[in-house]
Amino acid sequence: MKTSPRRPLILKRRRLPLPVQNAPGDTSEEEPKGPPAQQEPAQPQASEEVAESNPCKFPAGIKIMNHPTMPNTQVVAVPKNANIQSIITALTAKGKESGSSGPNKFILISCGGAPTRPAGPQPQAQTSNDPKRTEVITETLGPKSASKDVNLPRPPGALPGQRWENCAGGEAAGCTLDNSLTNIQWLGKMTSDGLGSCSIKQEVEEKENRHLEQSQAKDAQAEGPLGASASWPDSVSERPPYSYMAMIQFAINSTERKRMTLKDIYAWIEDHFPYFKHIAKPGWKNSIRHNLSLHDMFVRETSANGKVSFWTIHPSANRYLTLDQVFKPLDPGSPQSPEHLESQQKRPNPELRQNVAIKTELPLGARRKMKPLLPRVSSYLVPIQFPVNQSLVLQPSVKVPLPLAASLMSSELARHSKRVRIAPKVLLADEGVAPLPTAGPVKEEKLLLGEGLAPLLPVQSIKEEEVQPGEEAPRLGRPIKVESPPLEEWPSPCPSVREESSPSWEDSSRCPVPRPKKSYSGPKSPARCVSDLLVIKRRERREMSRSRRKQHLLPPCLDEPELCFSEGPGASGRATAGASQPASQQRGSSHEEGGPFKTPIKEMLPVSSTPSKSALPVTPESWRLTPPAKVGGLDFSPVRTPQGAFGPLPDSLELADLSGTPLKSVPLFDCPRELLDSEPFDITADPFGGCPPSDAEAPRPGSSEPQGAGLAANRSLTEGLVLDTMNDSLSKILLDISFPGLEEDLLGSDDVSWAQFIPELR
DNA sequence: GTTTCTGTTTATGGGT
DNA sequence: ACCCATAAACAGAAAC
Repeated sequence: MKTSPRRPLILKRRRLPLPVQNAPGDTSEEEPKGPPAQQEPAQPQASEEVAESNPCKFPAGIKIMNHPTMPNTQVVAVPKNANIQSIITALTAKGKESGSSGPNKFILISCGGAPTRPAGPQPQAQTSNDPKRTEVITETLGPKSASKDVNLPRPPGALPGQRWENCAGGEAAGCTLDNSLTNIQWLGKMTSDGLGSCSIKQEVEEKENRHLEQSQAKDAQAEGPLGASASWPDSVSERPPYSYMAMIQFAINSTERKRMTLKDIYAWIEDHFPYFKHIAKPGWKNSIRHNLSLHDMFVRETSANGKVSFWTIHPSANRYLTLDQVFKPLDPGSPQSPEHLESQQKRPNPELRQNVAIKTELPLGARRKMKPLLPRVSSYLVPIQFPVNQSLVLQPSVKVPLPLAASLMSSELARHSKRVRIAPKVLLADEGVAPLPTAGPVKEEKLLLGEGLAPLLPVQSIKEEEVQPGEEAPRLGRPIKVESPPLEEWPSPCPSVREESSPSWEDSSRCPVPRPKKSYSGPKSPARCVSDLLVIKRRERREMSRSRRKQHLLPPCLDEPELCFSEGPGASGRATAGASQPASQQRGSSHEEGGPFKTPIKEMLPVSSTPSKSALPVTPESWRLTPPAKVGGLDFSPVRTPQGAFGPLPDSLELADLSGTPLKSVPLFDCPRELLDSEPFDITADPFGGCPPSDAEAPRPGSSEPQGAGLAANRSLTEGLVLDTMNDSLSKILLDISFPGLEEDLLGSDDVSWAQFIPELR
């Protein structure tokens, strides 16, 4: 393509009849394998019966109801004092009794307090092995959920037949989802690589993980076609709630060097998301390639010798998201075993979106799970929502501190942001930190910041400004400038740079990468290093057309090292930028790719035009722009955020306080997804220096530090809010809340309304 | 020389 | 209008 002329004609694309395709995939959920409960021939009705019977066995106060929407699933309301263990045991027994026909899945809800669970070993489902599987999902409102979590995770062995899920807080919802979505099972295999990734050699971990996964898979299969089928299939059958972009990021970020070959990416995805290995059509690889080529954030680097091509994530765009992060518990030390993590992590319920972020219940830091970022939530939605959790969640939202809110909002913002993004960022000014206050935040900001919080988020605000969709007008004023310096933003995540860059990108094509061409060393990238690699990137010519592509080769990075490392993200960015230069537009200047890259590509051409365009905020790249990051971005990134970094602010405290503040409930969830997908924000947003931490090595987490304390604070703050929502303090607060209120918000979203249940239960 | 892999683009459709 | 997913055509390079 160099020239489009060549472009193949694309004949028509026929859309295969969905039905057909879907069948395999879609059905997967329901497929035979799938959801045991549902699948089971079970008769819904049977469940009812069971429910009735249950009471007898269970301690007083426990109510069991059939799940409105889920077949073979019953909702068990557990009193605070109730002994969960015993309940579980009873349920398990029941499940067995009922046999395939009966309900095999139970959702435990503890309304008031934390259920008491003996910490000890749960008998867990000992029952387990029943051919039919019983799932128990526990949800607790109370703080203790944590404990549950611990317990719940059932030992592998137990599972086959039964599935216990804990949903702590936010996730609870997810749990509910299980059926539909499936839990995370698909993740099941996932290991906590991510965690490791942060600090450790992920590669190793990956391998380990793979083994684990494999072993698990085997186990599952081994277990029995039937039984196993139930559990295993489910997991496998369901498609992960992540976009390809997100998965690619997870894969790449799972490595130390933050780079990965195409094959490795395929392998990683298959390993972590069995769906792709077993169920997805072969075309998924095409999609992966397509995404790599399409998104500017993905930069292709070639080894020095040019023989090997690695894909990296542009530092500025890289949020360093890892699978673990998505779900990862904050505290390292957490007692939870990987398994636990898995269990929790696993369920990404798209639906719950909200939940995710907040899980109040968890004990101290124990886990925060993020919600998976779902690309398409809707599609994944689950039927049920748990009021409880949600409620909890929601509430916070209500009161949530602005910052948080902002973050939350991000999702929406994101969307807006897109537009916004345009704003190129005034930032340019860059200041990295500098504040440009000026521009006012747009509406969104107002919302978020509006309140007193604003102060907190200085940086963000700034960004927002830029971002703001608000408009351009304001932006324009500045923005324009931005363009001028088009730097490569990429490289520099730094604020200052960033901004500029952004413009450049966009203009140019938005491709982050593009710049790279220039200098940007691709290198810095994540890996940092890439020292040896040549990077290739493509640029998009988007300008021209709209294509979104990127293309450019990156020059070798040799230099990079220096640049990259020099400072860290920020520095690096800049350095590069400087070096690189100016605008991508210029690309010409630089090597332009010229060089040696194999794939020279597209870029060349049009660039020039870019400039002019640049002025226009035309297309924003997704990630870049997104930045809307503004606020949200930052915050969100729960992921990356290294919590640690934030030391400064006590999350809990913050939260507490915040909790006081009202927030909007806004959809936190969305955010997450956005995060992933949109990567961008980070980058852009990064309040901190934007620079992404390059970090790989560096302290990614902490890295941000530099920016102003304020920033840090903000961030920390925000993060805290978002992530930590689960803090105890918060959770406690939440606990007090009664369901009633919840209903609407929460319920509203879902079909099922707890409201209905509750009364009944009571 | 053929096949396969990898990378780029374009097109289309669905969901928001 | 965007995003995302998917399908497909093609080209270059590597593997057979």
